[in-house]
Amino acid sequence: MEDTLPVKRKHSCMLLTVIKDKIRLGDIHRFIVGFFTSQPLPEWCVLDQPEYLQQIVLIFLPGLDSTTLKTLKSTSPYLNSQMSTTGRYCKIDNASKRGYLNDFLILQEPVSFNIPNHLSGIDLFLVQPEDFSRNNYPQENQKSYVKTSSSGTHKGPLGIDCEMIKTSCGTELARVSLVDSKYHTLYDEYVIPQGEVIDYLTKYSGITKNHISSASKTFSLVQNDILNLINSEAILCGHSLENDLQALKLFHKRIADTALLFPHSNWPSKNSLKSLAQKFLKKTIQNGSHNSIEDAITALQLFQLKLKLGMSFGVPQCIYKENHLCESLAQTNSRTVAVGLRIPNELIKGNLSVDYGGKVKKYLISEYNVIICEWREIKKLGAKDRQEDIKEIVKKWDMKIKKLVERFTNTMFIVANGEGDTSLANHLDQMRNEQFFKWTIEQERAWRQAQLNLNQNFALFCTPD
DNA sequence: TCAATGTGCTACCGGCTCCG
DNA sequence: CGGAGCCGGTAGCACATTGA
Repeated sequence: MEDTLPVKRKHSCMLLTVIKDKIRLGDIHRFIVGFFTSQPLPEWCVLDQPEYLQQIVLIFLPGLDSTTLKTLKSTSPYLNSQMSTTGRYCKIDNASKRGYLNDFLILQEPVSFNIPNHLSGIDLFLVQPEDFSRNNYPQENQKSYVKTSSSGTHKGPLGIDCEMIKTSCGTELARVSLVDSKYHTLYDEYVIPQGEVIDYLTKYSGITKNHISSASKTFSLVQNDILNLINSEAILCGHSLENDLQALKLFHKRIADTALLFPHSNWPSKNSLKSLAQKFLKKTIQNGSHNSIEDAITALQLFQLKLKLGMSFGVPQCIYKENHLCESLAQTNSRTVAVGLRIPNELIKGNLSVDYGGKVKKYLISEYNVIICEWREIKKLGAKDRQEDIKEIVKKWDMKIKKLVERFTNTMFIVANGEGDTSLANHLDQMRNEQFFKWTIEQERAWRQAQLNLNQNFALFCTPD
């Protein structure tokens, strides 16, 4: 077993000192990426003798909060000794609802509004070609789709909206509305469905049986009309245009989508057209049911407002792009290990198995610069009779971590809980809601403590002494 | 050798928010 | 209202490991 352990320089006296009271999991992410990409280290830490640091092992212990860990001092002497070492222990502030592992792995950085050099004027506001597939817009030469051409009559910005109904063939196009830049209706037509109507979705589409029974055009005729109206150079504007263009089976390259121009702060969630109209146009729409003329005009007005006030208008200050730790490290020569391997046993042995579609390959732990594992024993416990179980688990973890830290040289171990005991807190929360009028003071105390402990997150930075 | 335990994976569920 | 997509949580399964 010893033979398989990584052979490294014996000396390892690097020490990471935390000089900030509270950090976030994202800060640890930045530290790791920064270190392996030779960028300046974040301001919250000081690393002595960084030349000795070759490998970082992260051990997440979800369910164990710092208060519980401190009360188990005799059970977990090693971790507690690390906690009392000033500069190696840090509180973690973990406010996101995405789950701690996502918080750690996926770093959200504010999106900068760097304007691409090759774009200017109105093109800045349009969906870029590389974003077509990401947002499910029909793509050029897609099978059974048609494409706008230079023979279309209208070149100016156009607002479009479609309504759908449910038929025996699935969801079918029922109404298409097109307006010009002065909000004049260019086209407004109901479509004869191919299947038998199951639901007119009147509440949402505004379509009734009368509309459909008086419809005179088939889908292909309507599609043809639209092709005759829209020049390939026209800007087509709408809200969540992918739905409309898919329904029309139409490819058009110059599109402006208000769902993207006015992004939701909680991306990838989208703002509704109704909320955008209320917020930016002080206009109430979709009161009762949808009207595609009104929706098309509203989308066009929002687009025109955006053109007038600039790219940053209507964009929340806190829009983020996501950087995955593995992707960031893959750009360097560092290799990462996915979360949740058969660790710690394989880690102790010094090798690990990676399953490539049924073919298991063995790798030496030393081949990796960053190793991430998650020990889930506490998280898996039921809600009852857990105190003794937790004690046993923490005792076992403490010994394993001590053994690992001593065994690996030139390696920094970051031990963090990630999140507190959510299963206990959720259980008590549910009980409190159900038995609110029979709830005792003791139960209330336990509930408060559980809620409090949820935020007692910690990170320990361990290297051999 | 075999039962108990540990581990990784996946399917499923519910909640949320959009669309029609 | 249902469908879709996304997310987090969880239960259960199959297999590996451990220890008597």
